[in-house]
Amino acid sequence: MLSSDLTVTPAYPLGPPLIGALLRMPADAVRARMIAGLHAAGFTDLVPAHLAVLRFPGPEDRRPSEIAAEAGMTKQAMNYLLGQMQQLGYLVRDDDPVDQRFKRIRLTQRGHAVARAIRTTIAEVEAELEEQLGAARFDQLRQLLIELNATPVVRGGLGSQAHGQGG
Amino acid sequence: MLSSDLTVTPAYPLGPPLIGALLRMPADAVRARMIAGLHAAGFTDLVPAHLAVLRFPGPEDRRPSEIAAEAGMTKQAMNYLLGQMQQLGYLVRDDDPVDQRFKRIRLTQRGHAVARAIRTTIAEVEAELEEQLGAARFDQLRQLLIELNATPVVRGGLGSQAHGQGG
DNA sequence: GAGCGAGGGTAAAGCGACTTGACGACCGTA
DNA sequence: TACGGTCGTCAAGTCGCTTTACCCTCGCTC
Repeated sequence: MLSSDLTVTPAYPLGPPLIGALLRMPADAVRARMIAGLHAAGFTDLVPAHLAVLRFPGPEDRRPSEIAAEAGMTKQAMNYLLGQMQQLGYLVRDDDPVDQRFKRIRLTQRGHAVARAIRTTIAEVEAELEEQLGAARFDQLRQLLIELNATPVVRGGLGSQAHGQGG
Repeated sequence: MLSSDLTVTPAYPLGPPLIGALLRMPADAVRARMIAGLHAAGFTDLVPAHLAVLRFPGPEDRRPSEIAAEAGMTKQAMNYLLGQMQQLGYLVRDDDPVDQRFKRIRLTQRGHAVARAIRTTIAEVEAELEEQLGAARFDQLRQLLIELNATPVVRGGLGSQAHGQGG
């Protein structure tokens, strides 16, 4: 490495790390861990975009539009991802038995295996964090994040159109 | 495959909100607020992708590759964004006075105004959160996030295959 | 029943953010 | 002065997502 004595890092007016960076960096890290975990578990045909399908409650027994809204994308984009994952054998799009307009996403065996792999990875990450921060502080952090997610800043921040309930 | 079970399956095996969702949702919300704040401040020609340039320490007096690595993208992609922002009058790419191989990003007046607008928005968000959670709990949250960002999970989580840290 | 509006799912075209690949410019070292 | 090693840049291609448009089904009204 050259850069020699040019390492002058003058005092930027920004100062301390801001809430945006503090939230973004661990979120990205966890996301990367999820992808790495999926690949390590043998699901090498999944790419980061597919996480939009697999996020929080999971797609099981839910409708494409619903998942799309919570992922913050159009139903067409979500449907594209669903088509990919169906072709890869992770899920099927069943007709809703009650209302024929709707579809219901059903995970296959392989799809459930993916969901389990994700939960395993997350549990792994949480265990590491619990070890790093200590159980008490980690629980504290999780509780504060739950409270944070309940604030209007988070609940209403994404949906200026105000229909995304952000599950 | 017409499944006859009309019973809804409310109890997902996922259970409580996991650390991934707990971090991702507020991070996305803050990101959306930053864009909205920039647009409200009159910088309507900036798109979410430009935030990669403006994130944490800011691009002032730094090198394109450096910013790219921290943003987790290739230098070509970063250079593309820098070119856009230069054309829009937010920054210039100066030659490094010491080493002619390097470039140094310099914010223009307009660029500094953008940086100020971002800081204003972040301060706004932080003030709202402080009001929602209370000053004590918000400080607690920020402190815990700082500790979280210091863990190997975040600091080295991305570098399983690559060496680019942060992102 | 038949007609109408509304909403969900799907298909096709286009855009934009980002990647891979290749190349000239420049520095440190020998 | 010739040689690796980077940095920044140009060009081409990929992929995720949006926009636009269409078809189908349901609830409502007649």
